Amino acid sequence: MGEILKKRLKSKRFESDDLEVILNIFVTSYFLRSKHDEVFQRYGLTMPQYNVLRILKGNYPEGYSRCEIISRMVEPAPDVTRIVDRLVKEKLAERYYSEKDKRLSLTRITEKGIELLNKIKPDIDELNSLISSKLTNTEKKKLSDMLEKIYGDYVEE
Amino acid sequence: MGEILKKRLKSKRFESDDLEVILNIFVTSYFLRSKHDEVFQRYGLTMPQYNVLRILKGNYPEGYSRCEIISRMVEPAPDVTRIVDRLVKEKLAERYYSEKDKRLSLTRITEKGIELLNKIKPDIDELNSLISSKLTNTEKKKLSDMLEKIYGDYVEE
DNA sequence: CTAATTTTGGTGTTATAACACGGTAATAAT
DNA sequence: ATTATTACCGTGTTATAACACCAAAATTAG
Repeated sequence: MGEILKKRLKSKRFESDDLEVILNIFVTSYFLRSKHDEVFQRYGLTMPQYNVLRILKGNYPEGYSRCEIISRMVEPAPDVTRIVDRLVKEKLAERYYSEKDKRLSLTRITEKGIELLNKIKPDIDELNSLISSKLTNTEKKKLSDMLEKIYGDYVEE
Repeated sequence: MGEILKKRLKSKRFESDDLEVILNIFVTSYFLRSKHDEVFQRYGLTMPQYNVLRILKGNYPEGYSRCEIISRMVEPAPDVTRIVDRLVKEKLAERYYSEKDKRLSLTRITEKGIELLNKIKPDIDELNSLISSKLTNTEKKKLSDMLEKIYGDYVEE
């Protein structure tokens, strides 16, 4: 039990089952993230940049404000302004301003941004199918359920 | 199903179960990591610094070389040299040199480093017990098993 | 209606991470 | 033995992240 984690961390034992679970979550997340990073890099994107594009695509052709983007990010980054700056520079996104609330600077994805996401999609889909190759549908559901139990109490309304 | 993840990412739906699993892994990892970061910060440490100290403690009073540290890290960092630099500066670790292989620069944890880890331990233990409060022993085992299935093929001997 | 408070973006600074390179030692090949 | 190759560590540079602060606009309170 836990032999794979032990091998991965070259560790003899873990203090508790709780720690083992947490380390496994970290290791798996790092593993998947690295695989994703490889793909993004091939297309000149970073993980946060990709995430912002994906979020913006969800509200195309409208956009989102800085705060709305942050609240939708997998890893909420305080530095969204500059992440968007880089996307704008590459013409993958563009800024416009709200009439109603002049504080808001809204960002929307461009055609070029959408095209880039479409180009990346097959690679990401193939990567994600790794899950199906390892877990049954029942297991996938059970896995998601358990993970949601762990962080669920802390999700805001 | 998946309601908690949807709420967290303010998303209406996900393209596939595979994506849902992956996002849940990322979100849970980020959640747990943030909680850990809070603790580390109270003690003036960063996550990678803590990780290196934890690894070095595993071979106290001997040390490890740079490569050995990297291979044991949850998130292998190329920049271990400078992470160790900072630990040495704070006298939490110290360098010494191998006689046998003069290329090797070995690092070991100091007494002060061990004491710091012991001071942090209760806070981390309490945090980790979050897992026990959410999952049964059977679930914990099943969760670890499934995660190990996902990355297991990629662990080197 | 005015003043205080809150929310929102942006910016300056510092610290850290990522990447590539170079030097030195060990190992393998000739 | 001598050379070539590989392994290991450190460093310089660039890019990004984290943190705190500031200005402007909206909201709330009096």
